[in-house]
Amino acid sequence: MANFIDIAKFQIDALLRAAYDKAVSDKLLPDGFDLTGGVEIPRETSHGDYAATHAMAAARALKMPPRKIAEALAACLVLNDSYFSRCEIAGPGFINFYLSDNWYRDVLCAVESEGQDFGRCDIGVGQRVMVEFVSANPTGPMTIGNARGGVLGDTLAAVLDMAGYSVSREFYVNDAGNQVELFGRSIEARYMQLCLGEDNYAFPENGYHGDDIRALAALLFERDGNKYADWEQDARSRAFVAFALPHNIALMKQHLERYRIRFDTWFLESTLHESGYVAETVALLETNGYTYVKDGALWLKNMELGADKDEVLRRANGFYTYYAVDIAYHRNKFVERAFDRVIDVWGADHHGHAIRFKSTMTSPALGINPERLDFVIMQMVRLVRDGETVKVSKRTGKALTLNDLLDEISVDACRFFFNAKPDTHLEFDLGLAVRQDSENPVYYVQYAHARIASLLAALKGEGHDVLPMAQIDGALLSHETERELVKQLSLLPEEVKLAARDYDPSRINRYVVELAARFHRFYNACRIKGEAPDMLAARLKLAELVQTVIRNSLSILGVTAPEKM
RNA sequence: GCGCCAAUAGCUCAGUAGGAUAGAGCAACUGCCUUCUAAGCAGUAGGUCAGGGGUUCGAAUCCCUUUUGGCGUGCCA
Repeated sequence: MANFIDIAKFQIDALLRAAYDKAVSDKLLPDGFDLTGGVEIPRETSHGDYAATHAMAAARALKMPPRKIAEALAACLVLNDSYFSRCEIAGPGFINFYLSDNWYRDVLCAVESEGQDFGRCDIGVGQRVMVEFVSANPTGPMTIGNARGGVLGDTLAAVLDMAGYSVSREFYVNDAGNQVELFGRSIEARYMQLCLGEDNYAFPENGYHGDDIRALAALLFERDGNKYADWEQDARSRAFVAFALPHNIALMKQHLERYRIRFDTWFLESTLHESGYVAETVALLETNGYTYVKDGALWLKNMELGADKDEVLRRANGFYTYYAVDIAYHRNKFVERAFDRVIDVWGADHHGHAIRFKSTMTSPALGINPERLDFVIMQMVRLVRDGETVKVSKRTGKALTLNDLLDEISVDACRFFFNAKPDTHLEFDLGLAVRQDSENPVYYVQYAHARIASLLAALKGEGHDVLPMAQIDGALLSHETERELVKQLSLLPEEVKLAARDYDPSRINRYVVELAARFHRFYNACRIKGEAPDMLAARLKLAELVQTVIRNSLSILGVTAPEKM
C-alpha cells in the first residue's frame, strides 16, 4: 500500500526543514521559525515534478524576499538518499523538485507486487461503514435518477472498500405506509376496471397512473379472473399489495443486477413496524422528554433549529410518520447494527429533509456523533432530447426507466456516464446516449486496455514474455511519455484516498481517462516491437503494469476491461 | 420570503485545505497507418472563470453583494 505522492511530499517537507536548520546554523536565515508550506504537483512539467511553497510562505515572518529564502534553502539541501535528483528555484519563490530514477523504478515495483490491490490505502481500516443508496420506492419501476444514485452509491462503496473500510451496501425498501396503501388502491382500481369496464370504477385521486400498475392488475386478472371482485375493497387492496410488492422488489433486484449492483442487505421498512422498533424508539423519545402533544399528534421538538422545525412523529390517527420511521431506521443502523459510519445517498429533492434529519439524529435526543452520519446529496438528472429538456413525471407514468435505458445503452457506458460529481446537475442527452461510439470516454479507456492486451499477446507470440521487475532496467524508461505514464500510475492510491475523503468516486473516472491518454501518447511515441532486448523488456513491462492499473480503476467503477475491441 | 446546490471555451465538463501562462473531451480546421489495434496520436483555433466589491505577495478557488437556473420549505417518503 505505497502512496508515492505522500512519500514524495513528506520527503520534500523533511528535506526543506533540514535545510532550514542548516541555513540557520550557517547564518543564512533567521532562527526560530517553524518552516511549513505546501507541496504540490505542478500543472506544467517544466515546473518540475513537485513544487514546494515553503519559501513564499516564510517571506512575511522572515522579512525576506521569497526568492532569497529559496536560494538559502536550496543551498543547504541534501538530496542524497532521497527520491529527488535536483531542484531549482522558479517564479516568485517556488522550489521545484525533480524525481530520480529510483522513484520511477519503485513505483513500477509497487504496482507489480501489489497487483490487483494496487490503489488500496488504509485510511478506513477498522471502520465499518454502511452506504445506503437507490432505496427506490417499490411502488414502481426505477428511474433515471436511480440510475445515477445507483452508480454513485455503488462506486462510492467500492472506493471506500479500496480505502480500507469494511463496507456494506444497503437498499431500504419502503414497503409500508401511505404510498404502499395508495399503491394497493391503484392496482385494486385497475383490476376492478378490468372486471367492470374502464368507466365503471373510479380511480383514486392521487393514484399511480403508470402502465406498470395496469400490468400488475392484468397479471392478477389473467391468473385469477374476477375472483376478487366481490371481496371487500380493503381486503382486496391488501391482497394485491402482498402480491405486487414482492413482485416489484424481485424485478428491482433483477434490473440492478443487470446494472452490476448487488446489495448486501435489502432492509424492509415493515420489519421496523412489526418488531415494535418504531414504537419503542418513539417511546424512548417520549420518556426522555423530547416530545409534546398538539392537535392530537405527537411532535418531536427540534432542539437545534427551533420550534418551527418540529416534526410530527405520530399522527392523531395513531400512524407513525416517515420521520419517526426514519429515526428508528437510523437508530437501528447505529445502535443495533453498530456501524461506525453511515452514508445515505439521497436525491436533491430530499436535501431539506437531510438537514433537519441530521440535526435530529445528532441532537441530545438521539445522541449520534455528527461525524458518523453523512449524506451525499446528488443533484437532479436533466433529460435532454434534441436540445430540449424532457419533463418526466412519475405520476403520469411517462418516465424513462432504468431498464429501458439499459436496453439502449451498454451498462459500461451507463455506469461511466452517470458517475459524475454528485453536487452538479447532470445533463443526459438521450440522442447522444444511444450512440455507442467514441463520444463516450469509456471506449477510450477500454480501447487502451484492449490495445495492451493485444500487444502483450502479439509479442508473446514472438517469444517475448513479460519479465519480473527484478530483471528490468527501469532507467531505460526515460522518454517523457514514459515518465508521465509512470507518474500517473503512482497517483491511483492518492486518488482513491481523495475520492473516499470527499465522497466523490468520479475522481476515478477522470483518473483513468488521463491514464489511458498517457498510455496512448506513449504508444504512439515509443515502439516496443523491434527494440533492443533490454528496452523491449522494459517497455513491455510498463505496458503490462498500465494494464493492471487500468483494470483496477475500471473495477472500482464496475466497468469491464475487454481484451479485444 | 427563507434554505440547499450550481453558473468556467460553441456544447458537456475538470480545476476549491489560495499558487506560476485557467485545462480536457466533443464540434471546426491541418497533418500522421506497407511496421505492436487510427475507437489512436500530433497540431491550429476557441475564455471579461455570470456581474460588482473585499481579504492576500498571489483568487476560478475564501468573504460580502447582485443576477440567473435547479431543488426544497407536507400530519407524502
